Amino acid sequence: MSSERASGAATLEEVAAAAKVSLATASRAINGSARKVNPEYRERVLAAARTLNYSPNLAAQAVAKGGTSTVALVVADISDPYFSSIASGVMRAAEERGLIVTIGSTERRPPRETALVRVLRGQRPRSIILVGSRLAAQESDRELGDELKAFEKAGGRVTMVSQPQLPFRTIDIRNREGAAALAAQLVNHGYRSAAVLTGPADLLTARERATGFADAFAEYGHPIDERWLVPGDFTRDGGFLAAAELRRRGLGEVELIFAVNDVMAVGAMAYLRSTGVRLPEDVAIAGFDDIYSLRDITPALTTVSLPLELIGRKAVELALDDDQDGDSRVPIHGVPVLRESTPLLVHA
Amino acid sequence: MSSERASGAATLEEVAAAAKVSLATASRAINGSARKVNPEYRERVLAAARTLNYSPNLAAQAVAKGGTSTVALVVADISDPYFSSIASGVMRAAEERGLIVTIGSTERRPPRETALVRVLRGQRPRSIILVGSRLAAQESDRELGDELKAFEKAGGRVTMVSQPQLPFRTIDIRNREGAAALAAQLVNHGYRSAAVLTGPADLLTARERATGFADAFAEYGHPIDERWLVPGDFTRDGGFLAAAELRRRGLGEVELIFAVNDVMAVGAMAYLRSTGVRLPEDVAIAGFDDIYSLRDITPALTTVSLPLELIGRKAVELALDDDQDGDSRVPIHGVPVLRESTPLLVHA
DNA sequence: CTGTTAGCGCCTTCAG
DNA sequence: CTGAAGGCGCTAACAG
Repeated sequence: MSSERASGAATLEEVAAAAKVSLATASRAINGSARKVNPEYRERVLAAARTLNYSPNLAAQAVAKGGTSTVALVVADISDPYFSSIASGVMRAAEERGLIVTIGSTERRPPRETALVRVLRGQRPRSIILVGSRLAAQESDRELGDELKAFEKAGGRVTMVSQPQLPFRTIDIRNREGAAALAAQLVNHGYRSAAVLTGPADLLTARERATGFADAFAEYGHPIDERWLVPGDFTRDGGFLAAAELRRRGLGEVELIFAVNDVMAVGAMAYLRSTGVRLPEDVAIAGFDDIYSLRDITPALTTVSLPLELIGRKAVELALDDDQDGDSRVPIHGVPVLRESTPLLVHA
Repeated sequence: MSSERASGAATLEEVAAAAKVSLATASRAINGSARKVNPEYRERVLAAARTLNYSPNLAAQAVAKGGTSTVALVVADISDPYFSSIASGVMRAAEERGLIVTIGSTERRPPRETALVRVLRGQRPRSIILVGSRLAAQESDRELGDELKAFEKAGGRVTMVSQPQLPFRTIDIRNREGAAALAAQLVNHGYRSAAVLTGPADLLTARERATGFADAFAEYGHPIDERWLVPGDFTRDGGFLAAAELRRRGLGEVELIFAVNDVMAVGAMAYLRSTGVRLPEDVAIAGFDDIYSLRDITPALTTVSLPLELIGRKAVELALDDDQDGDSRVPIHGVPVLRESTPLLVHA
């Protein structure tokens, strides 16, 4: 029937032909800079584009211009509310700037992080944003760092949301301070003995929170016995299991349990409750993050509130602003929020 | 010092030069199909690529091959656990197939949906997957449908996770049946009077769940008075406010409240609790979705369980499998899960 | 198997 | 302001 190809999108050339102008003019009318093309031509081109349902081929533009308008986001697990909240902020900020976001999930496996970056790099994104705790083992970061450096050398930008462990721009979440501030407030509330569900030993975020809390608690005169530091996964189930282990070790004297994130706290609460422990009467509990969808659990969870969405926004700002050192840091401070799960403790 | 350009990634041509082979050979060694290149050359090329930190330019490949290995995902709100769970499934399935996923959020604004598709289309993804309820107003879908059709005509694939409202492949979540099944079980549990927090009137998903439940409940002999159907947003706050409105209308005789999704149910619970209503003693409550991170709320929430991750996987399968009609449907059935929030009701 | 040569779709000088 | 032509990085015939 018509001369349209059965498959394949309309091309700029076809649009130009339909509008009876040159390819160059069509290009200028559609994607070129401001009013530089005769209004009449412009109209014709736009009309042709519309009827042909033209959609500019971003890949072609990218190779022609030598650059994309894409940002790549790498998270550990998109179904975890911590990451999805940050992702939400990243996406909003990106969209405001007309950027497309490409996303990858490491599923909490460090090697996948490097593999992902390797692939994403091929996209030539303006920036690669890595969200997620670094590990203590520097070794695993070696390859990743190399890959990232190569990306930077080629003109890309790297932004990390985690620990300023690698030499890139980073949103530095002050876990240690946040946990310490929480400890301070809880001591003020009368707590004297605490247990800490520390999370994975090699996860920096977990470690900073755990030691930040424990150190502060000790500093205020209540050192935490090592047997009350129980490790586990950084997940709900990790919290559940850790609580079980804690109980096995006997938690008779423990007044308060600090889980290094909210999700773990919730898991711990589920376990404790299942064994008849009353919360917060028998034991108080606190988390970290202040996950939005968890604000309605009972008892309301004391935690350290982090501006997750904002962190996402800041990450893209940091990634895209020119006047930034290649390794500048933006500190983010969490604020302790005391709720029902840690009532005032009056000692007899 | 060296001849490396200060900026810009290494190019295949540079790799070829460094390895002293032709561009074509380098291409074949790195991205070409199987063993067709002399092992020695291959080694040289790979070595050169490594030292130059070469990363294939995906955009260029896309232009040359006339196709990408990307899938575009459009969700209403990535920070909502419902969507992030589905997104997780999509990403996993995509990664298994070596696909990169690009993601966009409509922020629950229908017009943005069309705008997003328009942009994403430029990427020439293999498929565009739209996740989120359709609206009742056909009108808003008109433009979107056109855009999507154009995308398909150009060889792309469209997959929807929602209602089979538009003529594309769709994962059809049987909300109506799920809600009806829940109603049946609750009637068996002794419930005779229910209120429904119906969500937004124009959101099909909400509507199907609400009427599915109400119709079934009526069918079993317990029609629901219209004043106990209270609308609201599809969010936690929507549930909170709807519960408040419900209470205003007097919920004395209501034994059970069905919120059309878990998040709303949680909001409603928060409100009720804040006014001294005991759950589930004073009133039972149920939701829909079975959001993972909400499984530990108290009392444990009765709901209709949906395999969210699986839905995401199926969406990419449906999108990519060739032996599928352009408008095939895959039904997904939710299963009612009764928990503490709806105890057996024994009438005096 | 290898190298040469066209393009892919688009942008961008560069002359008219 | 417009059109012709070259080039972006890579793949895919096509000859050697």
